[in-house]
Amino acid sequence: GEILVQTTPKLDLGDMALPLAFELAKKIGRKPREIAQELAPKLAVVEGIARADVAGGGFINLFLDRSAFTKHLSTFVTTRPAPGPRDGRVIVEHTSINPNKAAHIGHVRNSILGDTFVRLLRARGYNVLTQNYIDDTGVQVADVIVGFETIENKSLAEVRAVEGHFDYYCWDLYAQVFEWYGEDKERKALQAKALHAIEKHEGPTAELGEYVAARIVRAHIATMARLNIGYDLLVRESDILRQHFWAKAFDLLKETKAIEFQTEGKANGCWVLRMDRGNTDRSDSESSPQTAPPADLLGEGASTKDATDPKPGSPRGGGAVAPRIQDDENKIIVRSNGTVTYTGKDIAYQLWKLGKLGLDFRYRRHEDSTVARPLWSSTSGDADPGAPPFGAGASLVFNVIDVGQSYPQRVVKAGVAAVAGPEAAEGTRHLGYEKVVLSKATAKELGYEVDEDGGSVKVSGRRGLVVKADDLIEALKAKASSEIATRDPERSQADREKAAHDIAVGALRYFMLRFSRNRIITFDMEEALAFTGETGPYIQNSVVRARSILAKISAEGHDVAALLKRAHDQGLLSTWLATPEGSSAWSLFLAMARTEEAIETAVRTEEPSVMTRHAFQIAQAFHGYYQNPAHTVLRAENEDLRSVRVLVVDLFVKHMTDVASHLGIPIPDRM
RNA sequence: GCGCCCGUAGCUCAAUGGAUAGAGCGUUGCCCUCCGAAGGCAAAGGCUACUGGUUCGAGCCCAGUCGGGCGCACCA
Repeated sequence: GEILVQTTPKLDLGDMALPLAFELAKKIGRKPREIAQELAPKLAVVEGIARADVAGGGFINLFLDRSAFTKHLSTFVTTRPAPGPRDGRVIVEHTSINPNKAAHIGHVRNSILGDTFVRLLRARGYNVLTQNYIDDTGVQVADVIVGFETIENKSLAEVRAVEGHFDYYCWDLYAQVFEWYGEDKERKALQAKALHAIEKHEGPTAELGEYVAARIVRAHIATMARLNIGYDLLVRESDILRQHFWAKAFDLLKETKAIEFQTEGKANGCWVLRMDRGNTDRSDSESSPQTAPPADLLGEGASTKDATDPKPGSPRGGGAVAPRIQDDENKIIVRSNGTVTYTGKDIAYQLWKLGKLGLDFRYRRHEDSTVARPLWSSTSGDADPGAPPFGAGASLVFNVIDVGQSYPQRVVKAGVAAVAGPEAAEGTRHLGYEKVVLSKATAKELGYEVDEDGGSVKVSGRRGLVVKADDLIEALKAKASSEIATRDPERSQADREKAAHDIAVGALRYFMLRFSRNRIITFDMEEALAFTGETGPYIQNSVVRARSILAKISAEGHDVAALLKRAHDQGLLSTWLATPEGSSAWSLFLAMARTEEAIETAVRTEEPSVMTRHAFQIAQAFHGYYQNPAHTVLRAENEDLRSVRVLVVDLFVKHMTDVASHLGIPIPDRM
């Protein structure tokens, strides 16, 4: 089988730890410590291992041969062996904000999470297609249309003439519509009417709806572009309707008997999907390693755990764990009036993503000056030539949606299982995440009334208790800008703006990623604006300072390239690593060497926060090393030392820049 | 009622079933005639909510209890 390798609690115990004696002890029936003592000497002769100690109750701790280790430096630091391109394709859908109002912090968490996961997948060699789903025919859009048409009495031309932050404008209007509905129950009928018109795709109301949705989508894309978030394809709900995806899915569901027509009971006259053990596992994928994608789908057999053994025959705990059998539950897919539910449409859409529907969209270029990469959109009009094969289907589909949607996601998975089999269902992944709530202090600051009992305040778009994404970015930029101003008053305005933007993005992305997905984030303005400690700016600053060291010695007349060459040619690093100074940098090298593993873990466990912690560790190790005045590059005692130190700094800059890019964190030129 | 998630330092969070439970913030001391102090060093701070169990070993697994949050619609 495979051998489990762990890290030691402290570096002076060793570079790696093997707990295998414990495993063997179970099988042979001898004391772990004895086994370890026998094995250790044998391991010590393996190439690349300098020493093998026995510690604790039976750990074998390995010390790496540091000079041998440096032979591989150039490969792991600069041209990290990116795993070759993989077969098949992965779809990640994120953002998917209702196109009726501005994006808020909850959406920002979604998009940053999704975008970072895409980056990590790509770093692992996956061919990833990023999608943003646009529900342009939902009630939320209808509500805003009611606002424009009835409350404000605006024509399409007048709405077009609305200037400025259109998504903010609709934000207020949307809230207003809700109050307006409340005043008179009859008014709610207008919502249904508008919705119907939008779905019909006819008349001025539909036209207005299309305009509003499109304009707000542009606003969302611009907001996300500020955070280095982009997409390959926008999929519009209206196109799903017009391409009759549902009709096709309905046939498939009936053919496979996945859904049944009810002739009695509560769901009389409806088509329902049976939710029982046969077509879904009950455990939610969020936190259950059991349902993680199999190794061949994700992370090439990286599960170091050699197998599953809950020890056959030995009763676990208070008794054998029986699979939970729930009463069968039925989920209505088609209502008694013949209309399809949202979940039904979602099944159709998911089947398309997996290439199992047998239908495809038409595609057009989505022209947008704020985005760098080519962006496409589904369309029911004329297709543009040159579209990538979006409809080819993916073997793995990650849907980034909040955990509140776990149940509907489970239903979709069940539908997929019934129509396309267990493999397709297994490839349907819900990348769930918890919500973002406001801390009491921040809620008060924003002028909300706060219940003194609770610790936080729920963020709800509908109730308006939120921070808008653009406002948040602006607040971060302003803070960063003033920080720069106090540190460096001479800086030009343009320079400051640029750096402030990068710092704001780094701070926000790091903040949203550092928590595990199933952790509710209590958003506190003070905390999010922090630039010290475990933050994005800490990471950025480490690189900026490292680069400024290189710039400085260059300015002092030293030739950096020549110094690097000298260090390489004379193999100075390996002898240096044995010196006390080298030892103090050893943790930095070890940390950098673990980057590939960190990315693999982040992908396999579907947990990007692994990567922020990893980045922090590297930065911390570098700070710890270079902070020591005795390690100065500029005033190095001799050229050999100087060239080694330059090499260390240079390796760190390259490596950390790479790591930061996987997190979407930009490194400013100066801070 | 059923299901899921959370409970770890004053606060915010980590910890593939492994060693003395770690970080950041905050607090208290130090360190810029030293390549950028958005930094570094150090100290104080813990019955991992509680009770049992499984295991050589439990913050983690199992059963239960108590708190907190969220889902369970012919809404989207």
